[in-house]
Amino acid sequence: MARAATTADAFNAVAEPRRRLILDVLASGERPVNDLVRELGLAQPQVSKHLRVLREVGAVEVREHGRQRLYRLNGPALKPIHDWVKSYESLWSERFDQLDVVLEELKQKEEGNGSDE
Amino acid sequence: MARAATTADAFNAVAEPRRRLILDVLASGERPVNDLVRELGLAQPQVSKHLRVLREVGAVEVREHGRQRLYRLNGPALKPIHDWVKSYESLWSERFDQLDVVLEELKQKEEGNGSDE
DNA sequence: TTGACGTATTCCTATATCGGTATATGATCC
DNA sequence: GGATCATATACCGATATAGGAATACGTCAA
Repeated sequence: MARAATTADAFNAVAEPRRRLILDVLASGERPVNDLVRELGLAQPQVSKHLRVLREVGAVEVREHGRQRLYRLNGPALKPIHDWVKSYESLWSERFDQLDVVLEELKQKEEGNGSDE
Repeated sequence: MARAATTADAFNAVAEPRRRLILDVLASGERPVNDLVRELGLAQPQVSKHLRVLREVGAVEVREHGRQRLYRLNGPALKPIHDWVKSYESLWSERFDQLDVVLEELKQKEEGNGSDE
């Protein structure tokens, strides 16, 4: 077997940095292909190909407008990624670090009140 | 060119579902390889290979203990993923939906106070 | 209808993956 | 030292990618 297809799910689609860049640009609003080509400095066929992958995992949607195709972001397709990674947030977040400190203090105090001494 | 190496970054490493499962198991604590083999029902060599990829992107760390190698999670390696996807959170979060509702109401009210009428 | 524009698709090549199987390495125990 | 356990690595085959270049397709304008 080979690596899972890039179109297998959002995780695979988004592993390619240029596809993330495309999504980042689309976050500011609907765009025709050539806008992305200009903004990202990529060749047009590659942009079209990346957009196809993103479309297949539902991360973007298209609309026809004359000879242009207007692409727009479909955020919810990224939710599974967010859901998965969110459970690890406590491992680096400062807010959680501080919570750890508080819990540690409580523990110390608890021990200080121990039966003996 | 081909697809970026799985060891290129956390995004690529984590695109493989079994590697996410491994991380999920390690989230509950340090484990020797054979524990993972049993819990995930995978062949031992594949587990070792997945662990190597995860190690190369810094998502796990190893410690030797007799003949065993104890692997543990290194959460912060996943932060870039979280950071990237977090900016899209508002596109599906109910909390933000409700914020939208509030903003919409304010807008309506604003229009109601318009110069004319 | 001809031509130009905007976009998608096809063909090519190099490369890296994943699983499976076999085997190598290293530590432990007798 | 020999056997065994725990893990890593090497080799194989099938597959899918990403970029580049050429080209096909659909729409609009003259």
